Amino acid sequence: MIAVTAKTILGDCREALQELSDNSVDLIFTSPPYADQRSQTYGGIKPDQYVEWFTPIAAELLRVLKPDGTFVLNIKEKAQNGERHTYVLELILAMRKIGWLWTEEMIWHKKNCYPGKWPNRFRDSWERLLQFNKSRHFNMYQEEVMVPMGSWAEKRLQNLSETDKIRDNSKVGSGFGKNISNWIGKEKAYPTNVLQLATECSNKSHSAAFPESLPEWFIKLFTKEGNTVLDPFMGSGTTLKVAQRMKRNSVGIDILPQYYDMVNAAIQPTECYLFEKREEYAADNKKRSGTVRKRKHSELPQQAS
Amino acid sequence: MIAVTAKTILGDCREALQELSDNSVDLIFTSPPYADQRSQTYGGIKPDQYVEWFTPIAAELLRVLKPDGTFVLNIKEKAQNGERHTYVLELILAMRKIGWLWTEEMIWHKKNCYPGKWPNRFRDSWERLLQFNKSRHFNMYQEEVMVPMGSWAEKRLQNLSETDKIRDNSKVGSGFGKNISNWIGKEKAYPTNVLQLATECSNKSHSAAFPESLPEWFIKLFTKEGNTVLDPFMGSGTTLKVAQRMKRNSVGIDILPQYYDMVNAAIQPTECYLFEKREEYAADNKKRSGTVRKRKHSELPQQAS
DNA sequence: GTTCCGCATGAATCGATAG
DNA sequence: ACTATCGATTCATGCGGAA
Repeated sequence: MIAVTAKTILGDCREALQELSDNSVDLIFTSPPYADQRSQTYGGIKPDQYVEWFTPIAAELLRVLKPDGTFVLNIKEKAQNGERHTYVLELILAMRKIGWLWTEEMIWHKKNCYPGKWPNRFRDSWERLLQFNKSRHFNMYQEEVMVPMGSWAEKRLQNLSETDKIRDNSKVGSGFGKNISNWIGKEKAYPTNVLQLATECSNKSHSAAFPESLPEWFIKLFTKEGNTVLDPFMGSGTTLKVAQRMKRNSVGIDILPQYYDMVNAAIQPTECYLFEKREEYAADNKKRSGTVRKRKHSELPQQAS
Repeated sequence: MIAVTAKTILGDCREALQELSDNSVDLIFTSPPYADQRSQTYGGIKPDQYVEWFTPIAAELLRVLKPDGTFVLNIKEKAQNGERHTYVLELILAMRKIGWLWTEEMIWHKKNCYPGKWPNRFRDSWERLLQFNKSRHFNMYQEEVMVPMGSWAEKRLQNLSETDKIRDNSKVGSGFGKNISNWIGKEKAYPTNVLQLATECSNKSHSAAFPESLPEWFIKLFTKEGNTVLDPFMGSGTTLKVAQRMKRNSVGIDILPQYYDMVNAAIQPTECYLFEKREEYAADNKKRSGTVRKRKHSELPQQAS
């Protein structure tokens, strides 16, 4: 039995982060408000001011992260005046100047991206997952995210959406083909730096910025049970919810009271022994006091070994 | 009848590009030697000197491109000393300073990427496809690259067995793919900015940097028959080969004599009238045998339309 | 209890219109 | 000229109700 805590802080993360100790966090996973987006809820940062706004926050995050911890930043620049804006590129350069190491850039390929048609560009179906580190020797538990591949072709086809199958069939040399034979016999393979996940909108009260499987993947990869995960822009609290389910301590910060209240209601922000889903947790509340209950099969996404 | 020409130039593209007229090229598609790769060519550019080396080339490319043309740059920064190097980010900023518009960044997702394992990162399965333009109004023929729509084709496929799908996938352009092509035109969707192509290893004699389907996609998207395609780092000539097959004029430059000779031998770098399918071409060969002229080295392909 | 069909809904972007 | 707002465009997914 591992006791995990979930802590929520209401406030601007530029100040709220000062509450956290140096070298106290194992993983920072966050998706800050994109420039000019969510102007109703957040300030709606101007693209030209984005680097200036985020850099001091990045400095605080550098302070609170453990030397062997990792910072994963989910972000995408917007198209403006016919061009992609450069603030994300400039942010990477600015963060290196204050001491961050830009270890890797992974791609989140969103299978169901926003529709639309324009004369000069196609739909944007990917976002950046920028990995920053404090030192070159950080914790990475690669085995935790290995993907199964016994009888690889069938598994691969199963995991693909119907759309993917259609499109792959219409292309030449699209990844199926003769190389399949190279994989048969292996049980598991390490993933690559491209993640293919759909955006899910399971949460009706709030449009989830990212699916639970996204923070889950990074929590598995960069932390162990009992470690601490931080999301300085927690929003609806997806990162915290997943961290708690995976028995990691979590800290979430948001400037908006409605998100703060929503997350508090959802995750029971005190020390707890939480393995149930929310509904079961509520229904089972009185019984929970001392006992660790069995977890239902559906609660944890199967790694399918 | 459309006459297309293929021109090859042996030399350093910094000088060779001066042979080309202003505003004479419709599409530039190239994959330059990555930093520290191909060390025998261009002296093996050091990452720290990459921007300085490439910027004058980018300036020449800006000059030769038509105002409504497009420049697609396939590039990926290497990992060095535990970090992703920043020269690609800096190159984008530098190119904007000399007048290029950074219209879009597309992702080439290489489904069967190079194997390997490292303690601090996963296999790199994507590369950048940076789209630059000279003006905000450029030619883009989106209908040429439409893909089958998911929900519609799903119904057609669901009755096929998994083995059918797998087996047919391993064949190129046969049977099943033919059926799919019949569906195209009934229900199609525009693609997104993520391209999923496998690296193909069809030709064993040389390793191409990219599969033919990559330049093919961009040639379809940004040019029409009779237009001119330029690859200033042609290497084994994949871009030129595809351009010629698609009835576009092409210009290729390489600094290595062995590549220059190889491409010359492969693509028949003279003016030719290549518009029929191969079978028709062969059957019709004697009729045209005298019409293939030799072209002067400095002659630029004539523009049709 | 399945399967199928219809429908709402997105971290969007452009071009036109209005101040 | 420069900025704010609005309508039009578009498609993968998951849900609910119906057969």
